[in-house]
Amino acid sequence: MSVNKAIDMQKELSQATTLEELQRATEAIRDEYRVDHVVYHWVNSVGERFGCGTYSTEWIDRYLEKDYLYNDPVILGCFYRFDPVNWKQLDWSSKGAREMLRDAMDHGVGPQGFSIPIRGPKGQYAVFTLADGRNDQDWQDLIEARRKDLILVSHAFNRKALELEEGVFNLQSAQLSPRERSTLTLLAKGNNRAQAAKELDISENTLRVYVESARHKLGALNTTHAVARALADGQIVV
Amino acid sequence: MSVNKAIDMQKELSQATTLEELQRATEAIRDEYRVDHVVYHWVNSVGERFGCGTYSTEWIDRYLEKDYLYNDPVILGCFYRFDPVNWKQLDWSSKGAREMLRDAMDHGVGPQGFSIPIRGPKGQYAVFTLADGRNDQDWQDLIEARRKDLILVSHAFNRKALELEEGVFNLQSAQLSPRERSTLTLLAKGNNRAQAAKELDISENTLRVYVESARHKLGALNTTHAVARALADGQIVV
DNA sequence: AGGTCCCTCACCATAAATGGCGAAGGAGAA
DNA sequence: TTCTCCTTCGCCATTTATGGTGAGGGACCT
Repeated sequence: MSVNKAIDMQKELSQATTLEELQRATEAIRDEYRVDHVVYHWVNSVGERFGCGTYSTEWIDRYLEKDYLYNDPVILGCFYRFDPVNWKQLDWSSKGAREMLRDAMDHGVGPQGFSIPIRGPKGQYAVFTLADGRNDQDWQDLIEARRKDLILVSHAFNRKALELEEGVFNLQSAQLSPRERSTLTLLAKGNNRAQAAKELDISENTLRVYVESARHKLGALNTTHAVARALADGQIVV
Repeated sequence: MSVNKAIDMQKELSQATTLEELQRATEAIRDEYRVDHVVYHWVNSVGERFGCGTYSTEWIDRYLEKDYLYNDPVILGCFYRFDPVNWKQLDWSSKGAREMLRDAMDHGVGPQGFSIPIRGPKGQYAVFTLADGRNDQDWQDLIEARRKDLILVSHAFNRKALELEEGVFNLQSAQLSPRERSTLTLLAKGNNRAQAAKELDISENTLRVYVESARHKLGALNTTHAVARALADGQIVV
């Protein structure tokens, strides 16, 4: 596939407005790259999944039923990586992983695979995958040749998914004041209120006011919750 | 700059082995793209900054001294975005932001800028920026033509930075067990111990064991600290 | 000039978290 | 098989956090 075709594909993608069109895009990418499967899936904060691709419904059901998500070396491996990864580079040594791979191959998935980790705001984590049955060398050649295209395509894909799930992601909470941020930061670093107050050179009572106001702004039920939200919001950094 | 040059640049980048070489890479990119400044900076999990680029030391010192980090619309705006952003699209309406921009321009930075958010494992967040003084139309043209190159270059850059900071970043804190993760997740969501225990259908005493063991694994001083670390590690998501 | 938000401090009773200790069955790895 | 780690539970004294309310001075915006 030429660079121009990769660009065309991204244009096509950018016009998608529904999940169904994203679904069709995975099929187009599969055909264009001449691989068995193309899959995008996004694991969100509450363990729900948003995805589409060319896997058979049987395999998807199987995957969900067996709760492979938390044993899948692809998901786990990509989570700690920045670069795309060839499935063969992953750690398949655990029992659950080998079992899953066998199961996948029985469903026409693999053994070759190339998965690209994608990360978005607020800890979004998604994986874009190509899977195929060809031999090691052919697979290597294909991936090396298309690596950069694939990265761009996967990002275009994720961008679309983010757009479609906009509602989930655009919830901005109130801005914390500098003192509130400092307070939560110190608490997030393990200080108790007395220590944090001393650090900021204010009374513990004053510090408590900041914690309370931060809690209310963030809609948090307690200090730990407030710290978690402030972190997730990026309002503080630990 | 041709696509081939973009590829060359990535090859060059991939050979860098020190921070100084990354520094020189920003200069090379600046010259190649004919812009005033190229900057990469990464705000890491302990609030430290790792960055390099072509900004003057005066401006960097000023930036740090005035604590612009938390008022910088570029940093904040990119944090909530997936796509690269032109500075003109950002919200400069706050007083602090306008002040910063004026200050930046006094130091030869801006008013045009193009910043690419980059995210890596464990909530890594970095920004790759091009800044320049040319007019809106010229800037727009440059960015549109080079957008895809820049995304790839910025990723190659970040990949290198991750490699160089491996020590900092690969400090894998001990893996939490599933129960420990669930426990911390529930606490991070604002549950108190009684509620979390009920949710997991275990006794509060048992739950406490998970909190304690998680605390010890994470080297945390209290529950809030543990939750903050687990979040920063990406071991839990809220 | 008045409103809003930020920073600062105080008091008090109650609810919740903490720090250790001990114990036992089960799964998985070496 | 032995050993480690996970999961589950119990107890107790002590420290800490929480939820309200009240109040004054200062900065900034309209």
